Amino acid sequence: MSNSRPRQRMKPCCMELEGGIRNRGLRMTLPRQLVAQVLESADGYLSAEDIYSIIREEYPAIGLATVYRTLVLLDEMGIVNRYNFGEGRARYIAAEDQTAEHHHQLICERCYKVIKYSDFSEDERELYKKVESVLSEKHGFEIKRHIVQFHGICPDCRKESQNESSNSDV
Amino acid sequence: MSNSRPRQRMKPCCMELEGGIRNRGLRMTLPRQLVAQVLESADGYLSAEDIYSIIREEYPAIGLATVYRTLVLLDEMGIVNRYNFGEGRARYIAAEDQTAEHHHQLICERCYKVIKYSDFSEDERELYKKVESVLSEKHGFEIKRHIVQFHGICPDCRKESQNESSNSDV
DNA sequence: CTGACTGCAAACCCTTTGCATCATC
DNA sequence: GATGATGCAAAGGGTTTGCAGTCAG
Repeated sequence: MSNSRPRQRMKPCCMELEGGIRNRGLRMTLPRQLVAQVLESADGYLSAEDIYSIIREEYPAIGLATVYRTLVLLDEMGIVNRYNFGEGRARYIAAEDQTAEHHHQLICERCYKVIKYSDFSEDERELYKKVESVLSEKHGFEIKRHIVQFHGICPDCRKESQNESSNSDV
Repeated sequence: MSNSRPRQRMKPCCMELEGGIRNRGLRMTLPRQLVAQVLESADGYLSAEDIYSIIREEYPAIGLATVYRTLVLLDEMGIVNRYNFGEGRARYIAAEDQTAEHHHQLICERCYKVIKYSDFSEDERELYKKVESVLSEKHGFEIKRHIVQFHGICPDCRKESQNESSNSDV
């Protein structure tokens, strides 16, 4: 009582992923390709469930547990980055964006909408680098990445709360 | 089958908390005092379970659910701040430290040790303020706070991984 | 006294794990 | 073929919620 869902074959692609996988003596499989692909072509932060839903449309045989397992793997390999915006669930994004075009976030406390931005000033860029090296030396940490988030209320949610109470003094 | 644990009476204290509670037409109770107190006298980031354990030593009648409920309340009131360091559980810290002596964090990816620091340079302080106002205007956000975290490996965990493999090239 | 608050236990939700089966190498 | 990877279902761990009893105002 197990093969209600036939497993599907891998299709050949995803050069980038393959290197990491093969290096570690692991196998290249369809689910791994799909998860990586979905994240690469996504423009925002996706939850495991999001990724699962997208994959499911075309490949209903893939299971959620595998998506989770794959995300752990891709995170360890540095191909994706995991974020936690306080929703009670993790969100993932392709790591390229993270290195080549590093970004920070603006997060709505109400609806958890996330806006990412990477148009830093030169001052900003330099400062983070400097702070990183100072901290690294001072505390003996090997710093791998940093997270900068601004939390607040997005325009939509601000409107909503205005509509609810005209005498706003909270 | 309910009163195995007698509830305890409130003791008078915590001026600061009381204001917020009373303002909202809520009631001042012992659990609320205790949670606030524990967080105020703590020097690090505590999980709900941590807080529960500490309270439990002296007041075994208080329940974990109440601690959670209180933390939601205190967070909403701005008395504590909730952080998520990726452990899969939230951690809390008294908000005073957050405003008066705002701090950022250095987090170990392995053991989740958290070092907080607040010895910012003047450059740093100014930059964050500037970025905040720029973003706020550009995206229409009402920014309430920011989170800056540097993730890496702490000295202890670095030692450990060296011991495991003498030929370290990871 | 009344309704807010609590403790308890059960429910929830996200994530991980065990196991038999399947497919990559 | 051998063994790593998968799908499913069940377990785990943190957090929330329903409910009846309790206490602050």
